[in-house]
Amino acid sequence: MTSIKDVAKAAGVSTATVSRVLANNAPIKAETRERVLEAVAQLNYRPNLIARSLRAQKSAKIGLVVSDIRNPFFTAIGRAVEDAAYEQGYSVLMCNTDENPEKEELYLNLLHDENVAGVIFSPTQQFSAASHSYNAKMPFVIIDRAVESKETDMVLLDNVSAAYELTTHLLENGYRKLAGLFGDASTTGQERSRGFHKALKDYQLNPVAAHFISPRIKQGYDTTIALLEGTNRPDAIFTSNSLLTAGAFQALRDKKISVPNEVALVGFDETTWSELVDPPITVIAQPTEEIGRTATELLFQRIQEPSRSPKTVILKGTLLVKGSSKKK
Amino acid sequence: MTSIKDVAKAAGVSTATVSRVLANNAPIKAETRERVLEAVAQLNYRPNLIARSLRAQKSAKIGLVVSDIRNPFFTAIGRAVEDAAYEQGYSVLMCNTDENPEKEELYLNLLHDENVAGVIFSPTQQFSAASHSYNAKMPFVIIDRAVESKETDMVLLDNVSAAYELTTHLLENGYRKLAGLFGDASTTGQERSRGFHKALKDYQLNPVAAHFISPRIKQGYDTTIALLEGTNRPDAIFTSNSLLTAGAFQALRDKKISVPNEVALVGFDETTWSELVDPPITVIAQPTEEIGRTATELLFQRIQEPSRSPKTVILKGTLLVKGSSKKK
DNA sequence: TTGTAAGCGTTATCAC
DNA sequence: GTGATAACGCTTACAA
Repeated sequence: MTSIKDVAKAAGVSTATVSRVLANNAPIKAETRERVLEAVAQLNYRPNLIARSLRAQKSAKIGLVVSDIRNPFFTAIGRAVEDAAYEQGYSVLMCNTDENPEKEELYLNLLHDENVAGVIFSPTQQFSAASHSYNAKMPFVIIDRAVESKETDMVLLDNVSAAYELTTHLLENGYRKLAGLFGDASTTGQERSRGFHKALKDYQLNPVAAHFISPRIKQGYDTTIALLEGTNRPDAIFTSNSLLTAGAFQALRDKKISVPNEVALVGFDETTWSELVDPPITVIAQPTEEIGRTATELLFQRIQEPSRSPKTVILKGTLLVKGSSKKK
Repeated sequence: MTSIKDVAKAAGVSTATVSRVLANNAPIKAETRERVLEAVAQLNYRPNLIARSLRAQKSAKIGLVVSDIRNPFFTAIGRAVEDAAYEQGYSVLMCNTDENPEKEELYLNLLHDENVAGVIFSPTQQFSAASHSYNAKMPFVIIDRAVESKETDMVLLDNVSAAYELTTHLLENGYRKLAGLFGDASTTGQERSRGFHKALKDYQLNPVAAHFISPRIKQGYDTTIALLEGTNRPDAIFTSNSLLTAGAFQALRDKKISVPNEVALVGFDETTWSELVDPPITVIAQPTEEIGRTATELLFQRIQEPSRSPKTVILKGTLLVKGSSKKK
């Protein structure tokens, strides 16, 4: 391990001078600078970031804490965050909580202990509920899921109106017997359910069903099967995230239900497959790239100016109308 | 920031004693231990991992370097790696190279400078070609893409025989005019093309076409369109990764080609959508969980015993026969 | 313009 | 059993 000392020795200067040359933040005689740079090149010296972090009391890393990177929404967010971080010379620690508050706490502690510069964080329900004061420990930007505290930067989707728009689209296209499947692991599901109900109310209708379930393909499948086998079969199914959509789609296919003729299907998040299946699925596309990028930029802002007042950015989804919700 | 000094002061002992209590690696009087632990709890002390890393000359982090975490294969690998690392108390730095050798080098340097304990690494073609000696700098496990050097641990798929099996499956089902789309960014595409050609040779056939293209949905789409519009239309399309499969599928749909009646389609990697589309796609499923886990375990082995002789683990894919390659 | 030296928070060595 | 202290590699007052 070649250190700054070796360079100093080789260049015949002090470590301070080497440091200054590298940081380029102090007047240095041209000739000295040259000698130092030569030694650096010669020895193939690379600064030790750990030492630098210890000294500076913070590292050029940010944490990304989400339930599961395999959820296509978070995959896209993760990539966008990494891109934005990379541009600023930061790197990203990936943390999956599996909606498990203990894992979440463990990771937040770890990130704190690693002196990360900040965290981009989609909290579990339990975290959201408890009014944590993690803010004090390190900069945070919350994404996707609202928390009570107004002291935190957040980047959220306008879930209520997105769900309202999506539901209204179904109603306008003549569907009347709507069932909703909502994820029970986050505020997102609740908000989307609010928009769903609001739209139905405007039409003076009640939902055929509205279930809060674990946001997984299997639960989406099972619940949809039950709906289809029940006495009051819906003519349209609203799902609040892409895993539930996948499960519902699978159930409709297995039950040989024609979509949308017998039952329509709509959901959230544009995925590789939502376009590819037959019929393609009508969804609210979230601006994942923008969410990830905005969150990262907000985080850098806060790192720079820890006391600036918290900002909440609310982005709009885009309704992509496809075959799965064709006019009746 | 409460440090070990504060704890020492509060407990009326030296920092050394606090350290020993926490490490639990030296005899300590029960009463002292208690006092220390009390102070730790009182002050809510958490060891600074940066300082620990500096002192120990390595950190409990591993790097994950892949082309793009959004590729479903790497998404799954990433999650598996994170799980295995988490179990050992390690965390994962996510690095996307976009098949860009400069980004790759930048990241490898960064990881080195961060003193990571090791790297799980799917190299670009350029890296594989150059016989790098990164091994010296930090432990490596190569995944997915073979490199020349036999001095590195690797976890690979038996690509040639997987492709051979997949192609033979087409031939056995009566398809004769086969076209192959292979990713040009990695050894994987080359190996899979070898298996493809080998199987055809066994049947004394030549492929209708065999293209090495950028492994992206768009290129898969464009190339397939060209194939379908060409004079010698294939009756089956072989794709070497899931992005190409998606592109090809889209093209077949847009061209209103009936699958598999007019043209069959097969590929690699089980994805959410490969099951969901109509017809579902016949694929070689890679054991992503096992690849990620094995790679991580190999890495930990090497971290523990840097001199043990390199190991290459070759895993088998599983042919999942679905509707897209039904018997003619 | 440059050097000296303190200090970031740990842990390991040595002494008692 | 416990305490001083040096060292990990870096940056930054403070001096010169």
